[in-house]
Amino acid sequence: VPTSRRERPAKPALPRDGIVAAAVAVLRAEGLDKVTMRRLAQELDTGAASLYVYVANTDELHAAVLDELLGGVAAPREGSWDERVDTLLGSYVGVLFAHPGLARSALSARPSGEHYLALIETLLGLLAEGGVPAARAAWGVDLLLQYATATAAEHATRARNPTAGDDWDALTRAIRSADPAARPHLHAVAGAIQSGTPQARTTWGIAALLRGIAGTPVPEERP
Amino acid sequence: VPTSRRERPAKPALPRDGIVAAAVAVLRAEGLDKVTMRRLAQELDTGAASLYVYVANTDELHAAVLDELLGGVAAPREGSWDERVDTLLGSYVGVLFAHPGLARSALSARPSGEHYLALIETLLGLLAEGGVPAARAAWGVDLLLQYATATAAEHATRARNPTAGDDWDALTRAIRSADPAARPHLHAVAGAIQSGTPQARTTWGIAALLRGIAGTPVPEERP
DNA sequence: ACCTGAACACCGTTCAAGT
DNA sequence: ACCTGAACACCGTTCAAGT
Repeated sequence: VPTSRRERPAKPALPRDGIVAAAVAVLRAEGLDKVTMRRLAQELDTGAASLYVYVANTDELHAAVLDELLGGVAAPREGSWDERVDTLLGSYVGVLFAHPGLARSALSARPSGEHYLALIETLLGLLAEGGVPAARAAWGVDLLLQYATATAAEHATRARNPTAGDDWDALTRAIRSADPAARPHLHAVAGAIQSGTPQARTTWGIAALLRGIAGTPVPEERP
Repeated sequence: VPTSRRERPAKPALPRDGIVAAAVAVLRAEGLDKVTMRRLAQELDTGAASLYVYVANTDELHAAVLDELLGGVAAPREGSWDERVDTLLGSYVGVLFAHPGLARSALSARPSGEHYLALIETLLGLLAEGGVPAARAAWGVDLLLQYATATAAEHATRARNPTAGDDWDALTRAIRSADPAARPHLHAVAGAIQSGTPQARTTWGIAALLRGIAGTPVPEERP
């Protein structure tokens, strides 16, 4: 009796796509914590071992999920080229913020799907529009995406775990109470070092990155 | 009979310090994978629950371990200020490279111990020496350390897990086989986008970061 | 070639009960 | 105030055996 197994809506033809689709569904419904090999196997009426034919490990699975979510990130149409970079990366970070923990995986296993490629393409286009030499832009996109991903990874953990804010506070306390004689520079900027909203800091960070990328020759350029 | 328990060399007086010391020892002997609450409890002849009085969670424990390892990072004495920044961050990344996985934790829970403060102080001093305005330097150290940490997190995972290189290859393959009509910019820089040694890229990244930090006014500076 | 159950070797964190 | 055993609720990954 082949139809005796539990019925599910639309069992997909391609296992890899089916696994990723199930993973996205579980992510949306219950969060990244539940996007595990075992849980997904359960969802697909199989054993966890079966998934390893299509997915190398958990990080790779998460990368595929992220790529899927990136489908919701559209290229901005308004503003100057650098404003659009800021908006685009803001959207990217937004996706990561909405699903805490995914950013952490993304640092280890980068997505390599269509949506991630589209993001890189858009970024390269904006940098070209801004007159950034292609060789610098090529290395620059890496820097920009790494920055956006790392920012999300930091912020996401703090947002999810209520006690993780303590680490932040611990650093703040440590900086504030630093010995002015032993750490003069730290003491001098104690107020400034953690000032500003996350948004303001991220916008500044992207601006600094763009300036640096545009103005720093890559080794190949030098004679 | 109070001495009936298994003997260990030098049981430390302060539990928190004792936990961190044991964690460093286990890290050195067996790697970060074994630096778990349960394993540490075993090492200290107690139950895992007891550790939670002194350490909030596993990430915080890892952050404390990293701070300890940072004691081996000395301020460079030779070269120009920006060369010394490169050397200093290189040492920091080196510590993280030697213990894969620690960088990942560090992104979520930043260290806040003496050695991390010393690193920030040295960095601030170098930026001041380079004529970077204090307000930009204050935000800049964050950018520099985040970059160094994220770089280590990426590279470390690839180095540890033999199949993680596949993700890299997967992205490389995807970029190389990108449709030239749909992704013209990507196609144009396909060769350049992943060229260069990690060292060359990191040095370029730091140079770009420094240029951006030095040249980008923070919001407070604007009237 | 693919799929599976079962096993291996573990986790983090909480909590009631003790001292 | 601190410490503990035990419990809760899980993990990732491998592998021999099947189909």
